[in-house]
Amino acid sequence: MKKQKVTFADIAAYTHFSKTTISRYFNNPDSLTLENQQKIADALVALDYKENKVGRILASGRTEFVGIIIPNLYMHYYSEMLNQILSTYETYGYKFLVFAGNDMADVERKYIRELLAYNIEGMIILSPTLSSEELASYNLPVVGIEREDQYICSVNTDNYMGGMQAASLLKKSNCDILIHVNARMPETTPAFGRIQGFTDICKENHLPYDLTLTDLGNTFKENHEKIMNLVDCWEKKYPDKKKGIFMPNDTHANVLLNILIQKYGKLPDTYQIIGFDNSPISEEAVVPISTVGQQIPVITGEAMSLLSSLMDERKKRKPVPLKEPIHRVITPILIRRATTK
Amino acid sequence: MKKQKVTFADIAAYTHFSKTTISRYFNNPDSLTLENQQKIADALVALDYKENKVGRILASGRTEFVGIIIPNLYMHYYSEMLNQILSTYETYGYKFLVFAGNDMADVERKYIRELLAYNIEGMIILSPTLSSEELASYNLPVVGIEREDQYICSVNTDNYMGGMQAASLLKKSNCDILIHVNARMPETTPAFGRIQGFTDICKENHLPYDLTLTDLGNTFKENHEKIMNLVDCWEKKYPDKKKGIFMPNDTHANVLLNILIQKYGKLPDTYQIIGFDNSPISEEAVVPISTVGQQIPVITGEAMSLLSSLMDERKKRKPVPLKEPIHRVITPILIRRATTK
DNA sequence: TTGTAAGCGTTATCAA
DNA sequence: TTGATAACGCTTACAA
Repeated sequence: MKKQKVTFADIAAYTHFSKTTISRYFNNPDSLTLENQQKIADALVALDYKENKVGRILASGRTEFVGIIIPNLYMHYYSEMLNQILSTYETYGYKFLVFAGNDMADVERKYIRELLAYNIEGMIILSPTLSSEELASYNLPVVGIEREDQYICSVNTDNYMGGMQAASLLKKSNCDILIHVNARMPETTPAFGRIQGFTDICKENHLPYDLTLTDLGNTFKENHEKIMNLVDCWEKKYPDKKKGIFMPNDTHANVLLNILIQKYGKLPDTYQIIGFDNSPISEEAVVPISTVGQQIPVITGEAMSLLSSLMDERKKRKPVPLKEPIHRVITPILIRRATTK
Repeated sequence: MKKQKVTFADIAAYTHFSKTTISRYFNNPDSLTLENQQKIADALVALDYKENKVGRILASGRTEFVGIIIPNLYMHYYSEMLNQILSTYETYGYKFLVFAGNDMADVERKYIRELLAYNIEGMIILSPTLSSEELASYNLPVVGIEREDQYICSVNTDNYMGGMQAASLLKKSNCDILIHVNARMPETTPAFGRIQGFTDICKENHLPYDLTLTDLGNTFKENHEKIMNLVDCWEKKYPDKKKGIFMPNDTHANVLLNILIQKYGKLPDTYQIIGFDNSPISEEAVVPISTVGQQIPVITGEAMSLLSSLMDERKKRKPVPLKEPIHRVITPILIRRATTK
């Protein structure tokens, strides 16, 4: 059984048209008579033609490839992002070449080189590793998601708003002290806005607050241990006070919740917890966790729509480069569950 | 600023070699003198050459692309699989074109057509949607993971062993009744082996057992409701008995655990729970869940090694097609945590 | 060890 | 509305 591939040349020979006409059938069918369109359509079936995009890419330069660099798929947040990005295929038709960088700058550079070798038309970067300045230097449409974005276009959650939402909710539940745990990060990171939104609400309302900026580690074990220490610390510092705790994400909020339940047999009334992301764990926890929900499908939809317009612009004969990167901001949605109020 | 691309022709002109020699520099450098290698190396730097793989693909037919079809990334099991598959890039160099089929056969067929148009060299299929017979008909190296695999190569967890491990553990914890919950599935599905392994151990040891084959739904809400009903049912059927429950995966095991804790304030001594997969939730639950752990990195490593050898065979001048599909089986690892014994 | 020339399967440019 | 011909960037006989 031969797997000889059917090409435009074969179709041309079969139909007595030229290769050009066959190409036109695919790219600009209206320029053929209906009759001839039909003839070619029949030939395609008769010969069992399968399209080959490689020739097309070579000739036209258009790959319909978009490169994705994510930090990892271990965190549910990123896998849901990827899931939603992949699903935009139905709308935009771009195929995705996916790499997980695992926070190694040189590895990510290598991946980008590889992506460029395949003439990708654009990139979506979720990884924070490479600076936006470096990313911009590749001269390719790039959209960043929830990462530093000074020199590139981006789509981010409105972190400032998220911080305000969290603080406001904890305020309503009459906490004596509002605590926000987060990693120490540069001010250019979108998540930094969370800290600001949180503290601004506290200050405005003259609420006592405590900013715990510390690294919680990369494994469950580390998380558990560090958060255990934080609990000890808070209980010494704020005995008998009602503590409202805004955790940096739902995974960590869940660890905190479990520590408290293991310690007290239930979530004590003196603790209120709110997470960030609205990832599945927040719903699946023993006590469903209140959270500031990121609208991931909206974020990825905006990212692709933005990237798509950048890529379209670039295909024009005289592309007009952006003067300023475009930044889109998506409002988070507060989700109240059982760990608050 | 021109973005004229540097090609082999430019390098050839610059170095006064032919394009062929430049090509050889990349593909068979030993056939050049060291001196000439150096000359070309210098030229690459001087001209800032960036490789273009599209031309190479067209000329050689080798794309280094592998297509992946997963059901979704919503389930942690699949995202971890994808994560591990992506990481094999470092070993094998294949790039992955990823599609999420979401259980729609026609959509998956469309994706496969698209993949074939890019001349992918092989496919890894995690989705159960299309029959292995249909997949085999594409005449392309295919490896299935944990799915029906009569006509294709595959890598699966030893589900029979997993079922035995679970039943044995529950036996050791002196349960009065062993219960296994799972979906109703065809016998050709690898997971069917779990049911057999479980029941075989029960029969051998004359342990009373209860097979609950039922669909638990696709959302957390549905899961929760259905498992709640199961609990009611078991408590009526087996009051005062020590129940050992083997759930179909860790997510469902966690739902069961939380229902029991919400009901009794803790996991009662009359319940033992064991999950399947060893996904993060099993570790992160309030009471860490015992589970039959799938060795995902081993599975994906075997899958790529198998696929890679199939693809290599196919590139040979006279490929020898397999007479029988190869099936590799990976032993699961029992992980004992706090929900048993 | 190096070069010539003919592809690979499309699309783009002109011309008819 | 259609066709001839030249790209696109690289690989691969075959020749030297």
